[in-house]
Amino acid sequence: MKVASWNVNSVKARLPHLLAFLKESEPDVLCLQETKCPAADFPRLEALSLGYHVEALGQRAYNGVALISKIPAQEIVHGLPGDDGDEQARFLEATFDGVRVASIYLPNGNPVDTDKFSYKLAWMERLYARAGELLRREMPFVLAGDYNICPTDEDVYDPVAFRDDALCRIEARSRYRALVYLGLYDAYRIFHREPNRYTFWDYQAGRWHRDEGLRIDHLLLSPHAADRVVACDIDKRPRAKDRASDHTPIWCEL
DNA sequence: ATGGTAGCCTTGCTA
Repeated sequence: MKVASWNVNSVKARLPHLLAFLKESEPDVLCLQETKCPAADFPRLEALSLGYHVEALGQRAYNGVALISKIPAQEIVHGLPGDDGDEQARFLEATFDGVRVASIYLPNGNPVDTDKFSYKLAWMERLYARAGELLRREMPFVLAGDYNICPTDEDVYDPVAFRDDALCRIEARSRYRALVYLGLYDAYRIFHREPNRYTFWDYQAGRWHRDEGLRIDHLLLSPHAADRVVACDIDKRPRAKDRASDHTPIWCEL
């Protein structure tokens, strides 16, 4: 089972690139983030024409997540449990052929001296609780998405410049580590040890052409999923296209 | 020191 994750930065703006990725890479489950449209407006007919099912959770203009899959999603959870008052569309979880998969759009958290940062940290506490809940089920799972976390300085093109950014701050990194230390595995790091491998390059200042990016999109595997993983990589091809998202897909094969 | 880009819609906000 191939599971991929991609922050598309508007599913409507990225529809041609999305359809090309589905055709060329044929993921069994594709987790999308930043779809930026209500579920009713998601271009599902285009995905259906390629044989894919669509589950979407969205809102106008911001956020939005989706699960695009060859087989239908089962036991769908809309939204991250733990705060019924949270209206932001950032979490969608379902089962596919015995594997639980979540599409995660973790809050960015900048600027750090605002409630955006405290919201990020509180959201991470809820994700920690959810991961613990899933671990107790003894079922393989993949938490896939845009975590807006650079786990270490090796995941940032300029660690000094980003030292006080919400993506690198110690409070965010320590919560990410706590999540991993529950017993999860960063799929990319099972197969790749090299520093400075990225999934995001800012649109500004020629970051893509200079290969100045961040590794913030992650596939966290449960022990049962890690037992089965045979490959993981970042697919840089979509980022090189015209009118690309600022993120590129990451995938793993179970 | 500033502005640089992209996508949404609110000609500002989020990233």
